Amino acid sequence: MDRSKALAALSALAHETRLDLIRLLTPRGEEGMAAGQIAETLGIAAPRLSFHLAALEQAGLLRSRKAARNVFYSVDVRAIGSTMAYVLNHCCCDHPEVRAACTHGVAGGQGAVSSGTEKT
Amino acid sequence: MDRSKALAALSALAHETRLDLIRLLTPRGEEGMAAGQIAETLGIAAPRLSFHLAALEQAGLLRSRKAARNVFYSVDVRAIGSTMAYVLNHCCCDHPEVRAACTHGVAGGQGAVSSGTEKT
DNA sequence: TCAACTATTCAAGAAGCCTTGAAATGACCA
DNA sequence: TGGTCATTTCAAGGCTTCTTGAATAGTTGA
Repeated sequence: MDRSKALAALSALAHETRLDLIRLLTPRGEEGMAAGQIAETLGIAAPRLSFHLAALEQAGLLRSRKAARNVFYSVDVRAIGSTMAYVLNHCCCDHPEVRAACTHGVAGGQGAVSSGTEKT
Repeated sequence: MDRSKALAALSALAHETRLDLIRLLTPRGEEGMAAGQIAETLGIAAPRLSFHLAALEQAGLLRSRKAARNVFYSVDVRAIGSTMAYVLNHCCCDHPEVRAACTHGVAGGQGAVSSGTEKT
């Protein structure tokens, strides 16, 4: 993961619809989901979906696979991890508190991270 | 960290100059660095710097503190950690491989993550 | 081949972001 | 008080991104 790739990935993630896409597709694993089904689930127009899927794919965060008439999209989980790792290592200089906040976010919840006023 | 905050933070990070700012300021810790010195170090014009500093501060990633004529900016490392945690937990559903890529990015290098062709 | 279906591409317009120079604000010192 | 320094605000312009409807391309089954 070089600088420009990380920047492209961050830019791709910095959009509500695309964050929704990642959230929707991640649990589906390698199988992914057909474009039409995604559009229906998220309630967005086909060209708009296509635009955002292309943005994520170009940033390397999504993969696509054709099957008959459908195109299945799935998340490249490694690319997302690499993007996180890039920010952690190259931008935050592996700062221990950043890493702790990142790593402990799961089990303990993020309350330990930003002093108690968390909403989800 | 709620959805809109995470989105604002990601948008703020998704810019080359602002990533440079985070990288420059993180090692300086709480003390931070004066705006003028930042501008000189990065070689960017004052209004442009002010614009990006404001963007990062509004996103909650930077803090500012006045001292005489200077304004010192420092990174809120917890906010960055929370942003990472948000993506991990709420967008990637705490996917084990994403977390592994994120967590192991340090010691082992990212080679384990994106198959060997790493450049920094 | 034709019709139906799935998905992408195109073009246009709206909206937002970024950069720049000029002007303004606020703090310090002689 | 007046001058200087540090920083922010303002306004303008250019550039990019996003959304939308219309058109296009590829696939399937009758």
